[in-house]
Amino acid sequence: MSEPAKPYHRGDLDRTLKDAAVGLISELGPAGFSLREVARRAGVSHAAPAHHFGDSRGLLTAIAVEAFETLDRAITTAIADCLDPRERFVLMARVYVRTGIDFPAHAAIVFRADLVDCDDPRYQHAGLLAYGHLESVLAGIRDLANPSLDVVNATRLAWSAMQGLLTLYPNMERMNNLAGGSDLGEPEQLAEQFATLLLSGLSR
Amino acid sequence: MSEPAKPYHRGDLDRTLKDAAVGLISELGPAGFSLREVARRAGVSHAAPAHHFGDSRGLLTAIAVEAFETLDRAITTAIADCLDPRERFVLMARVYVRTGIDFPAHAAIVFRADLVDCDDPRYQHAGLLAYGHLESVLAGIRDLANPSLDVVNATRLAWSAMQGLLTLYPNMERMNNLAGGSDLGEPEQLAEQFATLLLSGLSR
DNA sequence: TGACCGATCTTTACAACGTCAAGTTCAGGG
DNA sequence: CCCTGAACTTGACGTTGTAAAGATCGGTCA
Repeated sequence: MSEPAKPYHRGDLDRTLKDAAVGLISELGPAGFSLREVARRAGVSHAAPAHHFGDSRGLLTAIAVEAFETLDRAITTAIADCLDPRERFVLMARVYVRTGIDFPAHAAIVFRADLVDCDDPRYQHAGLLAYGHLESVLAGIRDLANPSLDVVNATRLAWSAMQGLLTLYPNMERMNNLAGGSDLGEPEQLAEQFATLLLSGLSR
Repeated sequence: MSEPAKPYHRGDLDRTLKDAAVGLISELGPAGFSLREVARRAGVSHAAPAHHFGDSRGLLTAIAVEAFETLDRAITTAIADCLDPRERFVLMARVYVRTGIDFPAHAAIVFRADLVDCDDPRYQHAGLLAYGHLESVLAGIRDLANPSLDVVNATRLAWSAMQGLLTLYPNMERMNNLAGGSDLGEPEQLAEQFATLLLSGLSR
């Protein structure tokens, strides 16, 4: 008569839930995210996620940590075959925005303090991983080409420029279509131009 | 017996609702926003907002438009007494982040395509207002100091850097406290240093 | 004056949401 | 074989966004 009892989810539900959440946010944005829909996509009951992540903030925090780790790995492999600090800088700019484009859900939530627990030590540790790459590259640029460079602030500037590009790119595209300007180019090309401009400066 | 019939809301409910929404988002972030709570704070029924803005997206879009207009006014007054393009550039950097800090709700939603209708013509028009200031300043810098400057991309870079600073500042503070570095300084000071670095370049 | 009208606001209703509490099913060790 | 803790489900409660229908307002025309 009744349906056969559905077996429990087997395997790495933790992983399955994170993937489902990332997929959902990629499609609908953070505002379209819901724990119940995540559970539905993972094929489990609506309360299952709570046993793995506590609440929705727990799940999103776990994803934010993976966002940093993904970026860290992407940077590491990207600069592996390159030694010149300035070339590395350009490479890192490219891979930062490429990663943001490839993982829109990651980019949409990593810096959202209202969704993610930014005081979680795993979050902070993973964040420092990615940040460290950028800082050491800028230290290299200082040693090579500009002894008076303020490495810390230069790092913050470069980071801000790339993050800003990620959030503003859609608007830049819209404005460009509206004004009928020449093609905007891929985000990566823009990132490369940004990096070059950063290196050489706006005036003089 | 029964309560006296509560009179209808009089006056500019449109304004009241926007203010309530801005207050709510300022306190709780976009994720803490709810139409019903907005109505509650405005002292009207939970369905009243629909008659002014359609749905929640309509309300947030209206606020995003005001965000651009506020920024436009802030920039206009800030650079009124200054003619040198490079000084203007630094001034605009300061006022951009100051406005973002003063109106956190505005900054939190303006570029959120999942919350706001970025194709609304009023949104696009208001956005161009603010963008125009930056571009003309950079054209001034080109004419004054660097004939080969790519004004359009330089504008995009400066804009990205300031927007990135706004979204990353809380994280920078956290990292700085963690690493025990020297004080980070106010966002405006950071914006000024960014602007100076942008003008002079990172290497050479 | 008085009746009517469109705009403004309220009330009611419904499905979906997050989270808590209690129940059920599972794998593994005694 | 049973027992136990972990994994998962079920059920319930209060809250949300939005649609539909009812109430009330200021103004207008007879």
